[in-house]
Amino acid sequence: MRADARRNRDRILVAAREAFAGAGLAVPLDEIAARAGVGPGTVYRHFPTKEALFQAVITERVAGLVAEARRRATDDDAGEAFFGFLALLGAEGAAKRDTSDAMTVPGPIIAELHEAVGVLLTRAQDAGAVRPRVTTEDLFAFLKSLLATVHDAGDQDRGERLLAILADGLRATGPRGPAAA
Amino acid sequence: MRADARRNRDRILVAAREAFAGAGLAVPLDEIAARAGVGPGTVYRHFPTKEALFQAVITERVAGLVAEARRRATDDDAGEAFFGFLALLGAEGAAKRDTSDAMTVPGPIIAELHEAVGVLLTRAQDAGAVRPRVTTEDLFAFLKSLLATVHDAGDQDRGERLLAILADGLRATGPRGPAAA
DNA sequence: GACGATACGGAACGGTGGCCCCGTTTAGCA
DNA sequence: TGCTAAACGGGGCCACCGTTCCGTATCGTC
Repeated sequence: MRADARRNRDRILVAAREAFAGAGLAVPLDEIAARAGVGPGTVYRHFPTKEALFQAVITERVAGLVAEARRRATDDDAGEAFFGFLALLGAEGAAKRDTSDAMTVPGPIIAELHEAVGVLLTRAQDAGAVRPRVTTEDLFAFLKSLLATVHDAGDQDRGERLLAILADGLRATGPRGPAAA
Repeated sequence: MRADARRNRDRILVAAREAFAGAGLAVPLDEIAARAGVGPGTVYRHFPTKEALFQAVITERVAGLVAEARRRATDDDAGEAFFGFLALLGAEGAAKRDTSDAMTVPGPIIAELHEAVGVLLTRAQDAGAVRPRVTTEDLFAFLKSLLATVHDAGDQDRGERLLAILADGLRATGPRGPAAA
């Protein structure tokens, strides 16, 4: 690969990371190109579609989350492992707008994330720390909404409040009240 | 007003109700026109913008919700009044895609809804049924996303589970566990 | 039945955004 | 330094959508 090609590819990835983080998947490809100082044609030389570029960007980032989730899969406290990871996801989502978009796009890395989080969720449920009858898909659907809201609010306090609602809602094991088993 | 004009206006409103309910604000105006059996120009003869048409559609529907919220404002059980209304909103959102879009568009009827729900929320908080430090804006910002998710899932069970998580999360008054005051 | 005002409808406009083409530039090698 | 393949880049195509324009049809009245 020619040196200038590699340089431009790297620039495009850096620009895409920033642009997606700021505005999510909705950012126009031309803006990414402009930010990278190249033409749109050059972007398409390196990535066949906008979707492929997005995959490339989130793959490297989500890989770290997957690793962390797997690490926690053997923690003694299954509840803490799950909720700690949830907090991590929340922080990620508050900082980067594309986290929300990433939650539900199809692709290998997201499949891995779903699977790894599924393990944490199941363990937490078996330990009685999370309500039963909630699936991994439920969780990610909820997260997609939550993370988009959290980021768009731009208000850190609101983000923390919403995450607390989700966490406590997941903890609740009965329909209501402190009397549950 | 000429008879044909009135007839078309009614047809447009009916078509818009159905189209917005099915696909939300994103539905193309041309499709609404086609569904009503008129041209796009005719739609614009009756409503200055797509936004105005949307307002007309949601105003009649949200007015019912506002009335219901106000009715509940004097219920003895402030918690039940609030959560019952939340369930109502959830059902509405699951059935009609535009409920989500309506939550945050500017306009008089939505301002009324915010205010009426704000009363329910405050009363429920004062009664200790809902965690403090949650604002009406928090609630609606989040509902906008969540209702869209609930509708798009198309799965009634999932929708109920997601709403249950939200409701229980709002109920929780302490950081964790059944030991809270 | 004819006429004027009103309403109709669809073609056309302007803007946006993903994606491609191709004339031009440049890297890398001999 | 000269040459060729690779890469560049931005103008342009296409599809979509909100909105407008205007020639035509229709209503309702005289």
